[in-house]
Amino acid sequence: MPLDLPKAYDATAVEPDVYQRWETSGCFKAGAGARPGKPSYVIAIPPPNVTGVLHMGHALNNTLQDTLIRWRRMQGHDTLWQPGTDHAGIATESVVVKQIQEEGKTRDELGREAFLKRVWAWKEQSGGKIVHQLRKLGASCDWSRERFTMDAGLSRAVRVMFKRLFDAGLIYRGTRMVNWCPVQQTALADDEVEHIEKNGHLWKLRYDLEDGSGSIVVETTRPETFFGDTAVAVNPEDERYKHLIGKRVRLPIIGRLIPIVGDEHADPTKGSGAVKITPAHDPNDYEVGKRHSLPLIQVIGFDGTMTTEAAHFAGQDRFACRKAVCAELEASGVLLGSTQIQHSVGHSYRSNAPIEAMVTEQWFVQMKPLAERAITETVEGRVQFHPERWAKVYGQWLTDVRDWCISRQIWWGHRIPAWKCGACGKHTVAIDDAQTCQHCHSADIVQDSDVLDTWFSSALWPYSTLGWPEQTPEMARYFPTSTLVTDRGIIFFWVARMVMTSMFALDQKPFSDVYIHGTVLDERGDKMSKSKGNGIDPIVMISGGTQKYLGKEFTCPGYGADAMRYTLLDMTTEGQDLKLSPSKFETGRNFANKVWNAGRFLLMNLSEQPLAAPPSDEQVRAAIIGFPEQWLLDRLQTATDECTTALERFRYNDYANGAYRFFRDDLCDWYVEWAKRRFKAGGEQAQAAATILAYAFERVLRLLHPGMPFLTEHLWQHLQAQTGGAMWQGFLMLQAWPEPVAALRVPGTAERMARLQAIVTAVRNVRNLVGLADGVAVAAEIDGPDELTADAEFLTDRGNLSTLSILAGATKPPQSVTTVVGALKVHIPLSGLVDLSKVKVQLSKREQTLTKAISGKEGRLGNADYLARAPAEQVAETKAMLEAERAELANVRETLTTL
RNA sequence: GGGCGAUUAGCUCAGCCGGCCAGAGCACCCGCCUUACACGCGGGCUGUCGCAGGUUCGAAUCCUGCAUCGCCCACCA
Repeated sequence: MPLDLPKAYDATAVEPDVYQRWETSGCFKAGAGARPGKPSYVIAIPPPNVTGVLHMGHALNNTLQDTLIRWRRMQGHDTLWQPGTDHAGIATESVVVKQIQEEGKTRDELGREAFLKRVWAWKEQSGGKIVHQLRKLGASCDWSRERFTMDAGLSRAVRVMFKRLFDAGLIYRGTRMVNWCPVQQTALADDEVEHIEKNGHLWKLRYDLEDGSGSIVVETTRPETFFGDTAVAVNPEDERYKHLIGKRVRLPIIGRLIPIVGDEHADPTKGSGAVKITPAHDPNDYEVGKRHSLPLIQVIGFDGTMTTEAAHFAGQDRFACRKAVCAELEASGVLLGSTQIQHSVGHSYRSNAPIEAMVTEQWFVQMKPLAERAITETVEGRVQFHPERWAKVYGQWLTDVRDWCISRQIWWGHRIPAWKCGACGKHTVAIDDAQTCQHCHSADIVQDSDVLDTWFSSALWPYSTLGWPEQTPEMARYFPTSTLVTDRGIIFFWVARMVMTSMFALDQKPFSDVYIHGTVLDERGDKMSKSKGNGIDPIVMISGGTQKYLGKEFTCPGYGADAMRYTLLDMTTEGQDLKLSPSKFETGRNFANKVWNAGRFLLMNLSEQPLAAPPSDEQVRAAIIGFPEQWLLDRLQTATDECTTALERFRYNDYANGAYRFFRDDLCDWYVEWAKRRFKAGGEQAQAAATILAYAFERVLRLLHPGMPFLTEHLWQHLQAQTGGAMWQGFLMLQAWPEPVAALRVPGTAERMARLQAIVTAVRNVRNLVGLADGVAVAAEIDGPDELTADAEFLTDRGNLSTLSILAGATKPPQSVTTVVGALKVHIPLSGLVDLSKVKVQLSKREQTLTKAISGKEGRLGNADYLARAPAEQVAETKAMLEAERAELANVRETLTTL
């Protein structure tokens, strides 16, 4: 072997170096490789948690983005893939809180300033990790423009947006019932609450009437809240209870008297029909309370323990209290028993703790006006979802959306730019820190201690990263962005809110297309997650290593990013979930190795058959010295079209597959095998084969590049070194995406090839039919026109299939089977090769199936409806097939008589 | 309670704006270390296209109903 290249592709030895050269050469910079006249193409990365680590979901998400960006960059668009990270308020804060707790301290002991210092330190320490992992993936982001949601610029954008919304009357402060997480002690937005079906009890409690005339039974899932009951509601139409309205009952243990009120909320068909009303701890009850002016009594504190309202249970955890209260109420005969039920309980999507409904004062965004415009953009097609069905989900959510609670009682995040005046009590909202109250000019003002929901800053991401609110050149050039690639899990959190804020503040959509990809699942079909231990570490798959997966350890030698990317692309079909296992990535690894070796084969031959320069379209056309060459180049045009169309439609698997089919089946299996003959023949033939191969291989490297960037770049550099010349310069990643070359198309080529392949199939069928052992060659003869001779040569040496002799007007040799391919007859002499008596049996079977097939077709053609309604083409096809089968049957019969 | 998705070869999935005898990869079987690749080559086996109806000359593909699994939404005391 003239070239000292390893037989097996070692991605781990190649990828880091290739990436380094791209990055230092400025290949990732916005606009790199852009050609005049092409519009911009922009993707804003879904910013990962700054302190997070790359998981398979990120790998998928970013592979899809990188594939699009690389493809568009090659097409000559002015591309920008805007990278960055998110401060992830609650998630990051709780990690640091845990760290501090392990040191035996609390957040509050540390104080706000010192705590924030700690978080920043943690961010600095771990913040680079995920960004470096993205590099391992091959992500071609413009790292020079990396942003963080708490950068100065982005923080200013947050303040500007807050002020604009406030000034427009769309941000307000209000006392409302919100979702409260007792673990993190903060309010949460509605969509930050996950409802989980839990087994629970429905307890029956007996409340005695004040006048001793009896009692009323209420049912509840939360008996511990009875301390906060301020009424019992019954339906005003309910005959059972109508007469009790206005009377009072006495609460157990504490003896407080509460009224029985009539309210529509009480459903006579549910439970006992009477319901306890706890306005401070239930959203429904809160509404009932408002209607009847009932007092709010908070019995569960913000930390999840009972307040002093709960008598001697004060200080107990809410769940411990439930048990204790039940025990005590049962002993005193108030608790009349319980039934098992299933009900959904809200949990914090961050801390997983059961949330409490709490009445607090918070900041809200009024959503209706914002939502309406966001819906319009989608309905009118300016923002398009792929797959389309997500537009419905998105629209539905926006239609029913409730106001967004944006204040969080944590420290890590954008502090709310509102100052409360100690003198007049009003708020001053300002972009730059306020010094005096704008209402009464008092200097006695204090900034709100809360921070904003993380999603508030994420909502500005596509434009805050480009410099908004300044009118920067980047804003002019790269906004609106083009495609957003994300997970269905954050359509509400993120996608919808980006559209809303963008329409509000810029009067423009933030992106044109939203591609929603599937969720990464393990091999059993469960969502991958740290806690379940079923995640596959992308870095282990890329660089190698050992990890635990589904309770077992597995070791990966390091398949490389290309291998992983290819597998992910191959599995990405129209937003379907991806069921992965470590072995799945062998698909990509094997294909990468195939590409590598085909490259080696070409380089080896080029060293013996050097090309003066990379072949141009014209030169490769001149090198078409036979049908195989004509076919390969024609096929290349089709493959080019297929890849382009697939990417335009976000059909990643079609793209991966289209490139794969051409590469493996057509280029390697057919043409490379054929080229070996050309190289052996030497001279002009060898030169032509080298030209064709070098050209086709180079084109397909371009087609593969968006999916497998490292390997293709590496091979391209080798190819370039070997062929030099003016055409192949610089980096593959900045070369032009192939366009179909009309001059290399020859109409009818595919059909001609299909006919040849049909001969192969026909011969194989006969071989199987007669039970010919593998490895036994037959010399089939084709009875057809002269011009087939050259074509059929192409079939020769396709493995140990057969040797084909092409004889125009050949007569049937004795003891041979004849098979019919279109207008051709293929004679396969079997004399001495097989037991002819067995062949007879097989042929009789074949005779039967043919007879059956023929009668079926005759039936169809005898059907007047079919002839009248089916397209003429279809009918003609059926007729042709019928004729072919008849001819074959005749041959089979003839053969039978000769055997 | 509502919505969405899935159900095709042993496994993972394509195909589904109706008609090219239902496809790929993996697994399996047979034959090959053929001088690019055994992470390979050549060949082969495997499917009542979830069930029941309907529309149509013709349905995996359209319609209706059902079943199973999964996801999302929803203030089910």
